[in-house]
Amino acid sequence: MNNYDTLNPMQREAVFTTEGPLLVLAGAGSGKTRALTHRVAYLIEEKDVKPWNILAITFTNKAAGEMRDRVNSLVEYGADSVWVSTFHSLCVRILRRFIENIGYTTDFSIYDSDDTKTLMKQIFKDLEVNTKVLKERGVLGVISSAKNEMISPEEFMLSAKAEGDSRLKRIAELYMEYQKRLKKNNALDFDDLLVKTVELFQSKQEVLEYYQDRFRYIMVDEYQDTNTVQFKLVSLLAAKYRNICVVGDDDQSIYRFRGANIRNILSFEETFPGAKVIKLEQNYRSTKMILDSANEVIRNNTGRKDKTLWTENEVGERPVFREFPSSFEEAEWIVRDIVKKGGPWKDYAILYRTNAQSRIFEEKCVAYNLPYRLVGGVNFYQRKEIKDVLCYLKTIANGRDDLAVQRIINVPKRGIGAMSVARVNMFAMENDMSFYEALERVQAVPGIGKAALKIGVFTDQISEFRKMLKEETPIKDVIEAILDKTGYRDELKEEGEVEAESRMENIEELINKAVSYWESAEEPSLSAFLEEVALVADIDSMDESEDRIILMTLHSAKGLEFPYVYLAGMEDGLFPSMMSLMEGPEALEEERRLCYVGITRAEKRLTLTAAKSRMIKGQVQPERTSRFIDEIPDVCLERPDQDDSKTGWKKMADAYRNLPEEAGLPWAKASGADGKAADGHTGRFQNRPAGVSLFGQKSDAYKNPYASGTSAAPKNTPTFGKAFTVEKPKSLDYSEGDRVHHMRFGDGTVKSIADGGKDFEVTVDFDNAAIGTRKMFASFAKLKKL
DNA sequence: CGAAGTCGTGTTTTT
DNA sequence: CACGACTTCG
Repeated sequence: MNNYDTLNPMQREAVFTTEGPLLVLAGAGSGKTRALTHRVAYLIEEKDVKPWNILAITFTNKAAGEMRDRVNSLVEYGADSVWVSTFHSLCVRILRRFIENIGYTTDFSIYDSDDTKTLMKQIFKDLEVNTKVLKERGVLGVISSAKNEMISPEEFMLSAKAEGDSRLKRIAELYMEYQKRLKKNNALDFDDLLVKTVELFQSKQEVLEYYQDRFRYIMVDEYQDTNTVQFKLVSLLAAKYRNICVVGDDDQSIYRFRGANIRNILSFEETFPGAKVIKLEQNYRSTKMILDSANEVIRNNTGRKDKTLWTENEVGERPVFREFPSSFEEAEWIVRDIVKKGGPWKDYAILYRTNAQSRIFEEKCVAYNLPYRLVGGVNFYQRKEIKDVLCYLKTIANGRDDLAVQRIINVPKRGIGAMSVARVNMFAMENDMSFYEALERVQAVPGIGKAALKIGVFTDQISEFRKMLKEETPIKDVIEAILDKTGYRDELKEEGEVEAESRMENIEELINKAVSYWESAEEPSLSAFLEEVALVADIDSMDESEDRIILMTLHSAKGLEFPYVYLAGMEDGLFPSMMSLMEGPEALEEERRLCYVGITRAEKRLTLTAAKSRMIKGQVQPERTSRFIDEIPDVCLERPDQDDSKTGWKKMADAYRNLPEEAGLPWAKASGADGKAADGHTGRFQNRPAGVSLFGQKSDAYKNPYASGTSAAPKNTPTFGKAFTVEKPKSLDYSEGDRVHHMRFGDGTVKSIADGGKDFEVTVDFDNAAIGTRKMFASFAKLKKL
């Protein structure tokens, strides 16, 4: 029996509210996983719900595993039968069973982003797409968004035609062709896993009913990051019993770029009338200082669910902000600081906005002999050697996956070149068969010549491997056979010393996974192994017991916590990213949520760092401190780089420590006084002496573009470096009403020109609606009259 | 057919 | 800068 008294009243209410729709708004560190696991236990032990009638959907496999473990330790028996999985693996499980209803076979392949790019590239070639106009990645992005919104190729085409947009029409054609080829290859991409499951439910009522009865109690974690298809999936499943409990925090919604729809959580109560709402606002993770910093940053966002996190934890140290001349010093200092403070190393995390930043930290860790674990970057399963082996396995499992076959047909080198592949491909298309089928009938391929022999050897090998599979040979042995019989291992050995070594190690690692899969799976099969492998995120393999510091992106860090956190690269243009600055307020708010996520990872101490210059695309760029730093109130932020004894911040901070709980934040009112900029960003420039640039040069031009309220600060434009010396142009060659061209924003019409003393302030109405109307300084903007 | 070299392009974040 | 795609040469 469990002691539910250890939960706080709100958590308890979330646990005891088992029937009907329930929204749990759970702030960072508020013990939501604890509430969720206890809820599962409560359903089983007190409500006599059968474990197999419970479905819990988490965001990552890692979270799923943890949840399963925790439920296991709470419940005496039956926890194994609870379905805990991610959206994607849930869908795969369903599709493996019922996908034949919608015209695929159960041994379908799952294409990752590399695979889909290869496929799209072929389509571009075959349909003669001008790569100057459209890019594979861009088109795939549009298709992915369409799928997330459940827009079919046909619907996409219809609306493209309705809009009369020829570019969209072209994309629609590509979308159609893309789906056609996926189907021909018996393959699904990541988005298809969700879309096809919904399609299955909508076309086969009995399948839907089966799962509705199966999943009488549904829980969805990280609900703020669900997209439209996922929402549809959940609503379909929950439609019959309506026992749906979603847990999330709108302030931690950080996946808009992949279709996450924040409205799913903001309008839950409208979608599920009668829904109960419970807020978990007590934070058990962080110190007061850290929590208040986070609260102060996030309150700059608009349209949030009203809630304020509080904690009974100690006040703690002020978060520290440090600036360095370059990213080298930044990394050097952080790593040395960690070494100086000492282990256990797993208490430390270095978080950053982009994967590109990781490298320098890796180097410094190596230099100082600090054990580290890098999460993210190139996924293990995306490495060449791993993909090679996996494509062999895919070919063996699903002969219709042309992409997989084509990848490995000449790996290792068999003397089957591009020409031969093209001939076989032509033959396959003419006769409406798969690439592999054509290989098996290679004699019939016109003009194939002596390559036929080599192809024969290849297909013989594959059928040999297939035979092994039929005889239920463990996957490990199949992989070993592939490595030996095809000469893959030999070729790797000849290739080179160090490189080949690490590749072989990776393959060994894959073999290890195959073994552990084979031993643990109930009904092991090659397809199931491949899908398991296709759906892992890098974070899933993070081993908490390793005593190493963790390097990862802010996105990967969601859901984790560390005693000591370093947030590196706090620079405008990097974090918030340039893209978000260009895009506008909504994107910026998402960046701010990401910042909130980052700050709230820290339990005891938070250190924020920035570089004053950074190498971007091979060029050193001056960097400006992130606006998010300015949003953290001075009493919460120590800046050793600045002499803060003069300003009295220390005194204020000390006073703050002794404030009674209900007194609130002493600075809360002051922040409104300097007014909010158009993007909702509170301008707190008083922290830095006016007119002094980061490089110690006096410059009004420097602060102007930010003070003007332009949401897009043109900091990283190539012209910026010279901006310090740029003088006000004597006159401009354009005037109000003229058409002008901007190197990045495109064409537009000049709305007004104001003499700003040192420079002209030009307001331009850009044709691109996404950019809209912008104010800019003439000397920066370099507008060209058209 | 394959290897080495040149050119160009690009950077958010990920299941 | 750093990677990948494409070209040229052997």
